Amino acid sequence: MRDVARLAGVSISTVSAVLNGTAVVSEERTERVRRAIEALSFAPDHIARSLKTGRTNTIGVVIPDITNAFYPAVLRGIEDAAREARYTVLFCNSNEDPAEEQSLLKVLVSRRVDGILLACSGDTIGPVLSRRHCPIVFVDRVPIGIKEGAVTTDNYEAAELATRHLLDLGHRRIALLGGRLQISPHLGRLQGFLRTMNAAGLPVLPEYIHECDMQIESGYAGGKKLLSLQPRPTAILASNNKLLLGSLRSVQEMNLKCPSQLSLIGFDDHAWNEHLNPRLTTVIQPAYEMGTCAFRTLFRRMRPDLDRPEDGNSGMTFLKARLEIRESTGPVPAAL
Amino acid sequence: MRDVARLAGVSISTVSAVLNGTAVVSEERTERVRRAIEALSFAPDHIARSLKTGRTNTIGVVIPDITNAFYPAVLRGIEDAAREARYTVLFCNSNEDPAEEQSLLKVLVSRRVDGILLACSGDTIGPVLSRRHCPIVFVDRVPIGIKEGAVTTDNYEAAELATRHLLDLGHRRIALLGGRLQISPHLGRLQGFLRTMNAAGLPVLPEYIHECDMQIESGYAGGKKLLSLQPRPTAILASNNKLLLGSLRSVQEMNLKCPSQLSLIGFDDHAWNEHLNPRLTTVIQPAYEMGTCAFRTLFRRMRPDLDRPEDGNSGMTFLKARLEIRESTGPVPAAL
DNA sequence: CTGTTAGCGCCTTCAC
DNA sequence: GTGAAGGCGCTAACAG
Repeated sequence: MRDVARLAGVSISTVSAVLNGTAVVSEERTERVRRAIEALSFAPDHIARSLKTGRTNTIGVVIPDITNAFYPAVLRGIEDAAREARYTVLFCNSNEDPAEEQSLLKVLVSRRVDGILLACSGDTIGPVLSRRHCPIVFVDRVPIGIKEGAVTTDNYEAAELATRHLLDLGHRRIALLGGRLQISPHLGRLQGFLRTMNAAGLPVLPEYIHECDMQIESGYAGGKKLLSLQPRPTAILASNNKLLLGSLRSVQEMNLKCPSQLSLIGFDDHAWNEHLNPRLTTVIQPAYEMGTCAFRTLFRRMRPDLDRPEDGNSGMTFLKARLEIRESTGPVPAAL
Repeated sequence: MRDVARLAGVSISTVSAVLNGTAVVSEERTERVRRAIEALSFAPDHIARSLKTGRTNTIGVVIPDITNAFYPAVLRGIEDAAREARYTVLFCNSNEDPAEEQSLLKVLVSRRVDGILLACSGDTIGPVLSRRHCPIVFVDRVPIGIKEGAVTTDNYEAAELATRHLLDLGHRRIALLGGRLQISPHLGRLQGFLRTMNAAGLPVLPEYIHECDMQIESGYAGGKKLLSLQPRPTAILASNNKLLLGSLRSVQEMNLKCPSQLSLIGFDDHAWNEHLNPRLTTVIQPAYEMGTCAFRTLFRRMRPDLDRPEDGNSGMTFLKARLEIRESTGPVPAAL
């Protein structure tokens, strides 16, 4: 910067002024400075600027499982919204490990991110954030007790959608392959499922609820367990992407025809769903919008000065899911 | 930090010393400092430290398409290796847009990342990096002319593997659904394909080579085009994940049975391949290892002082792909 | 072994 | 309009 100033024959602060448009500089000097910047291919040092201003124009994002295609879709949304607001995103994967998540959060705070977007890996207690005030918005997974600064799908309603679809097809013995129930979306889906069943006057056998972690292997094992129950459920509702795939594997392994012998429905969409055999019926969350909405919510908290009411609220947002009916759900088998 | 020093009754530099283990501090004062840090829940300011040291302990990663499951797998590898070396990863998605990629690169340099891992979105020319020296290692996609600082699959050999598999099944009319051929993996795959065909004394009709961008829709359109050629190819080799899926869609839409009427093979693996109908035969790249290897290669360039020869080289690494034979490839139809 | 000091590169009052 | 000076929080010489 000193070099730029020297080359342009102006003072350092003049350079700063044209860089930030913070003061009026004469046309001619502005041009000289621009040329000098060009010639030296100078780029302002973000680090130094941050040290001075206290803002880094960076947000941190912590998600629990990047290999679950839902999260990359959310990330795309976050990224696009952040870029538009000229923010950089520091992205981390906690691998469903609360300890790792804590340490990641510490790192982010230590890097002075201006805000954090978090999909909790752990329990619903919520992370212990450093004393230093750092705005945080929860995405997808929301600790209990959080009343604002969160965006997630209305999972209760989403499960209702799925359950009602099965009910309409005549199913009565519906099993839930749930994720870890301390995690809000999975809890919400369980509740939506149970209430819908109850509202229809149907009991749910406790053994029809299987809780497990959210990996394909667990879905496979859980599916096998549910399918060997007597009487066997006629439909399985899988609480996410990976569980759905795992349970599909168990269905195939047990030589059950889907949907003629068993209906399968799950959450989250995926390009490949269209091409599986059978094509899978799912409840689709608006993942990309979740990302953009989360960033905007965080932005409002980071920059209350720029608050524009039309950009939405900074409180709690519940996004609507929609049902995509494909081939894996069908009428309940006549023999049952 | 000043507060910590005051509370512990020592000087600022003593605090710095215990923080960084940069000098020997007496047991007792160390303990006092620790307690003060604890009490104030103090965390050192990474920004300020970086300004001073010139190192940020951060690397930037730019990938072209996060919704292609191959890249999240690579990212997992990068992340794990980076974490082990106490580096943070600044991650960006260029969306296959060279201009975006350039701007991302600038941002990263401006943030003083210590190094960059890049899978080029654009042509093979390679990005223009800022004057400021910043080590860069190419991952997966390598500009032509790069002779060191890159890790990628041996795509030539990988294509050979796939082509030979089809040849062994009796196929002669094999079409290639290639990605953009300015992009190194796709070019390498084309070359491996052509050479293998030629070595077997088989001609490849120019219209059997279809070049397109790497999205599902393009694979679908390209597949339809290839399948309406006369004579129709008996096998299609798709140059990645998404193209494979798109071409599968076209096969299904044209009511062709796979593999009895047409064999399909592609690159990159995916948990869902196992469950598609048919289960897809693919050439699998070691994505996770590509990530870890890329980080280590970069590390050697960022910290030549810590160079440990046993950690591999800092030059060019070619990883081996392997063939996973599933159901989408079979003997060439008898009638043809 | 410990404390003092001088910047890292930039932004921001202030005089001019 | 423009330039000079101070300091953001930390580290690395150096002097005690």
